[in-house]
Amino acid sequence: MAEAPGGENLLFLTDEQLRKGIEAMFFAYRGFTADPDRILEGMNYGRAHHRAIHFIHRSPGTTVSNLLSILGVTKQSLNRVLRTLIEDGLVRSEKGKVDARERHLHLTDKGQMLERELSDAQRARMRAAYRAAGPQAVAGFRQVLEAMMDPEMRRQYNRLKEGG
Amino acid sequence: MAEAPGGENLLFLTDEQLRKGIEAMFFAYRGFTADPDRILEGMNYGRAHHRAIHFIHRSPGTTVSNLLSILGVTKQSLNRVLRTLIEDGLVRSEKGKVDARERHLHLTDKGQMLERELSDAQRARMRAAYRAAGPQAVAGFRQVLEAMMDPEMRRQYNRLKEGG
DNA sequence: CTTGGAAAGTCAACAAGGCTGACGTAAATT
DNA sequence: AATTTACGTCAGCCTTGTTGACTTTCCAAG
Repeated sequence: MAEAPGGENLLFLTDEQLRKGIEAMFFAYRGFTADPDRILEGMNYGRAHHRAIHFIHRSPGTTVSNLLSILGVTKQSLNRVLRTLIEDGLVRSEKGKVDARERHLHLTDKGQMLERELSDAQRARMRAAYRAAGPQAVAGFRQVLEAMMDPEMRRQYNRLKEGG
Repeated sequence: MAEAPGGENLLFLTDEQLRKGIEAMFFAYRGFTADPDRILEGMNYGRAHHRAIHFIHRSPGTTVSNLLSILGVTKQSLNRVLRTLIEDGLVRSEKGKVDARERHLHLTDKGQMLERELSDAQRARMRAAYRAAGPQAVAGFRQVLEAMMDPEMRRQYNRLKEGG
């Protein structure tokens, strides 16, 4: 067993271990999105709609520009998704009272129902994985994921974590 | 503190905890793909090319149908990617000697170079995250990801893990 | 030896969801 | 009054996924 200069065992940092982690991310992300994808296919929505719905549910009354910075897409791309959600009566958009340029976004009852269906499915998988791995593994899982984020994304993530 | 019937503390399974995990996956996956994406943008390739290159590197001589089952896309979709990689001299495709219907895929030297560049970038981020979180967290990370995969994908993942 | 079917490849058409660029409008700020 | 900000929209492009139909090659079973 190779020991690092400081006496710390760094076997978990070999290229082989890192590659396994990379492939685990790839395969796991597929599972992560599989259930919502299945629900959305057939209705006219996709993963982009799911993301918008998720974060509007998460931060009711959020503005378009706020959503833009969380999702990291262009306004044209988000707008296409948002427009269909508003037209279909899943999302309500209302002018800001303090700043009337802003649009504040909320889920309608219908939107809440779809959100519930999607997040129930996604949480069920997550719950099964968490239960199988145990609390200590879950803590490690979250630590590694957080360390993997871009600083700007970590900021967004932590704002959501606290704010909610 | 709520205790489960069995006396086990299940606080880590609350909806709130699960939601945090879901968002962590979302933001972390962005970081996970960010560096290779940056390298590929401007050359005529995308994430799909990266995936093909990764798994060909991983299992040299693999067949097209094998790659199909790992990547989980249609042959038409994979073929488009593979064709450009072959045309550009990054991948070599050769008829099978035992079964001449099969095409065995290898990276050329040029392909190896790009693979190296991409995986160096991706490993660097993974290494930083692993180092920041520590070996115990990494073990938990892998456990949860593995539990999150679809059974079929877990099979693929484990085949790669052992076979390599 | 013939034939059925698997493996691989190709063409065409389409959709989702990214992107850029340009433009318009209303409201806030300077 | 001029500029900036927030948002919406039109047009067009790219990547990467999809289905369907079709061909070629070739193994293997009858």
